[in-house]
Amino acid sequence: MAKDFTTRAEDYSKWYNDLVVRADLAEHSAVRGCMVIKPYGYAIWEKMQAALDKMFKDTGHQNAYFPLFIPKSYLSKEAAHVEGFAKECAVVTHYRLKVDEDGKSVIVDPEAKLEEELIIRPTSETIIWNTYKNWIQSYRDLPLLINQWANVVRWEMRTRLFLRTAEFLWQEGHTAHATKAEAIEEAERMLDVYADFAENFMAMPVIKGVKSESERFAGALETYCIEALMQDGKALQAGTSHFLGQNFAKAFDVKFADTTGKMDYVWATSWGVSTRLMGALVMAHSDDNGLVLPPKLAPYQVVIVPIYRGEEERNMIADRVEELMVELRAKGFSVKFDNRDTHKPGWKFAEYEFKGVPVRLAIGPRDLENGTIEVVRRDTGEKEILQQRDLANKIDHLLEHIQKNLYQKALDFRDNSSHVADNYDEFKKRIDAGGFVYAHWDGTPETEDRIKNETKATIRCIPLDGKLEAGKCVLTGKPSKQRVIFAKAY
RNA sequence: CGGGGUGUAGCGUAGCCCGGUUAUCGCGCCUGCUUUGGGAGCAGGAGGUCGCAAGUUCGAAUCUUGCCACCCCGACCA
Repeated sequence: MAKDFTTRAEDYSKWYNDLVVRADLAEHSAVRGCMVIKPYGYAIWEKMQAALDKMFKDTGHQNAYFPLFIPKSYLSKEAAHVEGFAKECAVVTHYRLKVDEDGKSVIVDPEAKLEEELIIRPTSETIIWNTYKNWIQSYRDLPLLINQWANVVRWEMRTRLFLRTAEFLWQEGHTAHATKAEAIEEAERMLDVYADFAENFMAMPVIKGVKSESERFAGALETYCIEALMQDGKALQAGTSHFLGQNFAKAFDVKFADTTGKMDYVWATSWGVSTRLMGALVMAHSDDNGLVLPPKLAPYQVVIVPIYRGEEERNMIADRVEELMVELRAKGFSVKFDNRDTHKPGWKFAEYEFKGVPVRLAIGPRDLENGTIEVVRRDTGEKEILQQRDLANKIDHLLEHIQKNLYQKALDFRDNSSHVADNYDEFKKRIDAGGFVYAHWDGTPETEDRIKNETKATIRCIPLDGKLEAGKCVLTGKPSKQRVIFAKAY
């Protein structure tokens, strides 16, 4: 891993500018803060979507879709929530343009001012809860388990490609339950789903925890999160799940009759992951030669590069490759055969390494003669010559192996970058060096704030599986029951 | 909105301090031949409002003034 490559998200974005995501669509800075997801990048997102969507359905959820526009008055119903998002909302004030008197420029038609402004959703809690109000009357309507795939807009003062774009794609789950316990269970279940996805699909180890009060979602009673460590030693929040209590139900007056006929407000959760996960994927595994994709999320798991001299050889190899592809596809692998004559083999090798394709097969006249094929794995760069027979099974094992290896590598990295700190000097040193620092904290926002100002480290989470252990706050020396995780974060 | 920086071909850049032929180089692109088991070589070619505007000057990429855009750091945040 090279420092110049992995130190900053911006560095990645430069490397992947033509590959995955680019933000330089327009000269307009607000639009630049958005992103253009190119086809290969979008294919990765689609793989993520498919895997997550299945997991949501498997846990009883359904998809639905709600409006992009939120009437301003909806937003004003949940005070803490509004305060959390007010500073970053795009507002629609007019509904019509017209050509100016000069006949050239287009202007906003002042006649077309909206009675009530519309907010472009920064998240959909308010519009969804306003809808749920009409959907929920009795305990028989509960639980209501709905997910939405959508875009949202947050008018950030500063954007970072992948990690904080003005517009991003995400999914947001919004559920309603009859009891508090059930809602908490749901929030925790979805956190588990996210952790499962991160670890088993993205090959990225995560720590499950809850946020401190000051890092909590606006309007939530508890924010659960998964935190991952990037190769540059910075932490990244990869997903969140919120227990919202009855705050939104009260704000939007969503009541239900329980089995005894008594009326009560429903209990709510919301949870989401975004295209930020693409940034996480890039930063968790990439190396100097480009992306490294886990087989489960790679748009192509296998690429086949022919090596030939002249049309005759090219055709003979293509015939053999077609047979191999039938075999590989029967096993369910996504295989690409790059038979373009416009690029040389060496060029293609570099190209597919850059794109992170897990396994590359090369086949030339020698292989045709010997019944062999060259196999190169992206994660280690190891190259071997295999017999063509039974190829699909060999590839099957290899892909599985790569998936596991990527996870193990990332896990080892995180373990080696995680330390405990028992006094403030040691703490500062550890924070500067990067990685997770486990330290005691007195539980106050003031202490958290001071540490943030002095070291730039924030509490990433209070780990759920952290063992109880009496100790003293690393800053104030006041008593603490459990270590929390500090790190510099994106 | 504060602090710093940068604008020259699709991308990356030299030239600017000290004004002077036809604006430099690399990548990429196009054509031809030779190549093809790790990003090919040679030859030829196309591509430029030097961010914009005004000024100084015989002459401005270069000096002056104003404006604009973008990047980085900070506040904000998934």
